[in-house]
Amino acid sequence: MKDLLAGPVLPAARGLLGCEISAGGVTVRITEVEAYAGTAGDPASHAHRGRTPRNAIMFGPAGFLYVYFTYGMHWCANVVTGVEGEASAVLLRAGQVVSGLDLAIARRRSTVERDLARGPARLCQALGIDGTAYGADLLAPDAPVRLRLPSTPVLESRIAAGPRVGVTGAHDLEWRFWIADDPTVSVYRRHVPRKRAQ
DNA sequence: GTTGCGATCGTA
DNA sequence: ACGATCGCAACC
Repeated sequence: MKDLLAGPVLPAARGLLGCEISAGGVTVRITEVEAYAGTAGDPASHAHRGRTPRNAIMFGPAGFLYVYFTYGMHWCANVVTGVEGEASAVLLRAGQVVSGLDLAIARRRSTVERDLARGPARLCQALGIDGTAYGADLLAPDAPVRLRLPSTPVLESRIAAGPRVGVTGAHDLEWRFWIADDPTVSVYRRHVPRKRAQ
């Protein structure tokens, strides 16, 4: 797991599919991710413009949790990857709740099992992840958020790829990965600008 | 100090 | 298609 995360971000993103993340008494099997290449010419990355207090954890070693607050109400979770200073990360976009179903339902409005962690903010809500989980060591056995390899790995032939969701540019990069035909993969929404161009 | 807007979601 | 809602970071 450590070797996977410390390597290049695209294989790390693919390898995170099928992994299980546990927090707040809930475990989610990851079914959809997106790769972000830190400072290395990826304008969509939060680390693209350099180190700030918010993204500081991204510049450290792999295997730590980067969580950020967005749209005034949502938290999203990333796994830091690569070597120190690279600041690459993988956004956890969706998953399937495999244990702690009651807790996940209690935290979410929806009782539709498929939708409990279907989307990056929903996934965090189901797991109870917020700013207090920032910087958690995902590989430490006593950490508040834990990550472990799948019991049955996802076959490469079952992995689909496409453009990342919600980013304004870099639509030529197919850095979103998901498990083909999995019902918990988030529904694609076209990104609409807040104000229309005149 | 001020401002524009975002790796989203639920509802219409 | 739109509003909620606020912290971050860019700019003055």
